[in-house]
Amino acid sequence: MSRETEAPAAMPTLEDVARAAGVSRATVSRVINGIRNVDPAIQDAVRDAVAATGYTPNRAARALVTRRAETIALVVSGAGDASEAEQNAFAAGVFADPFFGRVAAGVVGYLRPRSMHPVLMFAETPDARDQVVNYLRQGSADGALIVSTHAEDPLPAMIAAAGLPAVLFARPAGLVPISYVDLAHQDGAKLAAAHLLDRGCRNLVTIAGPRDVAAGHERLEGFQDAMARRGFPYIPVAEGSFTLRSGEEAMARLLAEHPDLDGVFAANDLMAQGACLVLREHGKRVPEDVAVVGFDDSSVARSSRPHLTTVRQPVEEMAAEMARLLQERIEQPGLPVTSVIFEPELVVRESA
Amino acid sequence: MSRETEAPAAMPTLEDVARAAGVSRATVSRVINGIRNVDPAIQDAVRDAVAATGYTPNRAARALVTRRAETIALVVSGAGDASEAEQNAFAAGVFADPFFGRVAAGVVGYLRPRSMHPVLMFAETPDARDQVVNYLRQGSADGALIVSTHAEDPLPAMIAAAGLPAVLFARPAGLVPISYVDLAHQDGAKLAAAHLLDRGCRNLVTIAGPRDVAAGHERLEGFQDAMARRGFPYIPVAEGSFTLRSGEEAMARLLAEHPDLDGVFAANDLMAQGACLVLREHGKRVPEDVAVVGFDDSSVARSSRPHLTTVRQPVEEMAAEMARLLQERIEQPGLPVTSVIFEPELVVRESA
DNA sequence: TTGAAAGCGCTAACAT
DNA sequence: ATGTTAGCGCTTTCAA
Repeated sequence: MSRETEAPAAMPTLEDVARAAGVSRATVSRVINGIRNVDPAIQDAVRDAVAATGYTPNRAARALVTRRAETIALVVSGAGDASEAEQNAFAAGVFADPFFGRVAAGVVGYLRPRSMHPVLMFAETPDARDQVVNYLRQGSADGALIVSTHAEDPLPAMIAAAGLPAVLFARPAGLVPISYVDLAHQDGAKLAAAHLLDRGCRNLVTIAGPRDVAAGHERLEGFQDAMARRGFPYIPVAEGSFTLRSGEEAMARLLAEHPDLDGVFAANDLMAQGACLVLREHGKRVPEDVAVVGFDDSSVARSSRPHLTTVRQPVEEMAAEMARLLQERIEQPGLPVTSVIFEPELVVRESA
Repeated sequence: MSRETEAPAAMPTLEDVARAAGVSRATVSRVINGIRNVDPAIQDAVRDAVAATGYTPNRAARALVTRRAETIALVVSGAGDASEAEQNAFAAGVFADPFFGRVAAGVVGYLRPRSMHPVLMFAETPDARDQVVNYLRQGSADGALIVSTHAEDPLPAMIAAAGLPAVLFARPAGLVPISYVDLAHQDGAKLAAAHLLDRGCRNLVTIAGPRDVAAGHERLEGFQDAMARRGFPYIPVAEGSFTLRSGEEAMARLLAEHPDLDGVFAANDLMAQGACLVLREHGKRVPEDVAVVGFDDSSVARSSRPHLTTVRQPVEEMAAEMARLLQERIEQPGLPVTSVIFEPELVVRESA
């Protein structure tokens, strides 16, 4: 009738290890947390005891006293006020773009060696946003890595106002005092312009991203500016929404109005892929008749035919840097808001 | 010189609420946890006090005493022994298939209304697998939702051996006593076969998934079986790996050997899309010259041209069901291992 | 119906 | 260098 036998797996505690090693809880704690000033012989004894008992620290107990959850939130945030069904579509749609998978990979790549793992949250509605803020406020996570899909996203401002540690992917709209990593989008667009011009294109058009997304806006501006400097003051532009479909539609419009075009700069790879598809349908060869340059160097750049010449955005490294900055700010709350801008790189493949 | 003023945001505790409401901690706790036998007037007083103080329960403290983390792990698991760089590629690659995004969306869709959020973990190496087991053992998460990419994945067996609550997406290889949700893949393949045959195709071929993945295997078997029953004992098959590229290559091979083929069943949409691309390159019209049926009804089915006729796998619902089963098993540890099989559905669009 | 009190497992002063 | 002790914020008997 003993209760002990009923317990499925009573995890050993510090106390158990201490008893096994013949020392106090405090000493065991010191060894486990790597604090020096512990006799080497005792350290060994403790380590043996840990191994013998199969001890693993209880995260809740530790979090309670240290006031650190040792957890961070990875939140994908929209600007909407969606219904529940729409939220699911949002979540599924987010991953349809290879971009988010790269962010997740970069974040996990940084966190895992440190034995940390991100909590995945979607914040596409006011309720969901409140949930995120609360989650952080109550200390369930020590900070947030935020990827916004829209410029009007109110979450960054909410987080900043609450004084919670966070780092964004891409500069926030407005003057939100919050750290972020970003890419020098304009420089990337300039790389594309130079490449297209250098290979002899003279009738260029561009498929831009949504005007209200900073990345889309800046890539367009950078491209127009670079072209203007080389003597091309006007570039036909069609706006897409970073999806394959929108790239196809934009390309079709451009082709109808400018049948003699010989080069396309698309603001991301997915739209560039769409452009290639439509170009082929209209009997244009890529790159012989029309050269196409994408942006991002995402997985579709290599799965698309022909392989896309594109501007590389090192998303994984940028995401890892976000995690690093956040951790730094969690550990040293006094640290000022900062930003890290990455430089793009031209990757020449077959499409241009 | 008071310490209090230095604290950035001392969160209110139960004690604070109790004081504000003029009752004891225990009573506040009862109200918050919805336990009856509390005077309605006091309930109101407590609720007011909660609102006034802005109280939020501290998850670590609660977890410590209830022995529940109120957290579950969402783990994407491979079978490999990859280097760190390969792990990152694995993580990014996993998301390249729209499948995983749908799983995440389904899981979050179920969890979020319950104020829970999944911890994202990748387990592609022995170390990473140990990390997952440890994470669960130490109670950082109450259970795991596991999506394996390979049949030889040792993680399910490890989890089962440790007696930890878990639910898999897809039946595990071998005889691992662990719950799972799955699709009746064979039935889905039969739907595809019947549709292709009914529309008049007589020279069918199939692009199969990897032989060592149950889903790939079963879809092929189901297709072959259905064809045999209709008098077609031999169906040319080319094996792919569920990627767009592999679909293209398989289609090219099939086309070379069977130039007169008039119908293709691909084991997933990505490969079906690849098939369409290659077919078009070879001057075949889809569906006029060659009909193509995919599998999954993922986002590419609608982004691909022509829109894919496909067999729908309700991934989001299946993922939500995984979460439900897991929660049920966490709350009632005695529950037996179970399985839930979903029925596929034919979605007719343009490609067949 | 409510309150008092005993921990959950751990860290961090403080003592020694 | 090590041990003692006092909580962290919460839930949950046990009394009243």
